[in-house]
Amino acid sequence: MEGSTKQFRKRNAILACLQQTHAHPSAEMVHEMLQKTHPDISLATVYRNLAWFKSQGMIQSLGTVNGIERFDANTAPHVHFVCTGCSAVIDLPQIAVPHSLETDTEKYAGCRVQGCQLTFTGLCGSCANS
Amino acid sequence: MEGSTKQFRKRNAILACLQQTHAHPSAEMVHEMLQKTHPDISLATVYRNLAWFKSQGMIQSLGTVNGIERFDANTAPHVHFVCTGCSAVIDLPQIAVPHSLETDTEKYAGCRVQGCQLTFTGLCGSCANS
DNA sequence: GAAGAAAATGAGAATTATTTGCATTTATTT
DNA sequence: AAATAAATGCAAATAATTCTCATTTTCTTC
Repeated sequence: MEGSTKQFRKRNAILACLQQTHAHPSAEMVHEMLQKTHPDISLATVYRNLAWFKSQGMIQSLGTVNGIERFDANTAPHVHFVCTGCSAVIDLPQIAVPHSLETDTEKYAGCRVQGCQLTFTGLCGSCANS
Repeated sequence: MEGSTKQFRKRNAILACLQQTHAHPSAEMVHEMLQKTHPDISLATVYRNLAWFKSQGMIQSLGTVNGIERFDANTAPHVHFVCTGCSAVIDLPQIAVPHSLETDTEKYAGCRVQGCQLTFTGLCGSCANS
């Protein structure tokens, strides 16, 4: 089924694109990046496949930055920094949210935690120096 | 200017509405909640004033939940839990993000951190038991 | 390898949350 | 009270995303 032979699927190109960038792109950014190698992929297909990958847990959404949804092929929990100047998103794989915060959350909110997202905002190096 | 005498301003009603709820409402939810006491406030005014309060740092946005922006009159940094079942947002004022994570972020990303948002997702008590 | 079934795609229309223009109302200043 | 400034309602405009449907591509089965 999945690891089939004929890989003409544009789906693969979309996933590969996400995996090869650290830009945490939006659907339009993915579409843009694919123009060079796959100029015949429509924006609708990018949206469709991103939604599908997300539903399969193969990618994650970072939520919206300036009203635009951003995606990340790295599904491992990790921290992000979002620049309010240029909307860049930076990974911080070195930093981990203490597990105690999760158990405390379940305790205080009486809920079952399934995911966690820590996002710092501010100015990236470039934007801070300009 | 601000603390003027005639407080007919619907703006006040909108802020008060946000301050009196823990629902982290969207613009439409605010508009809905105000129908009872201020049925003549238009949705555009709600949007406009929420944007204005945000620009003044008087309220904060939690970002979007299911594509809809949610607001919080509590501007103090605090953790949120978002239920993926019913889209409820719960405050967790008891929980604090260790400050070391912020300094580490600045170190690794070479950036200036100005804000931080920790959001746990999962199922709230009600949704977990159904 | 061909026929039929299933999945994926493109193009553009539809949807929906949000924003905006503009005329009117309300508040503030003089 | 007149003049100025700010806020509002309404409807139209935007813009990101989703959906419809006809067509193409891939997979299955013979």
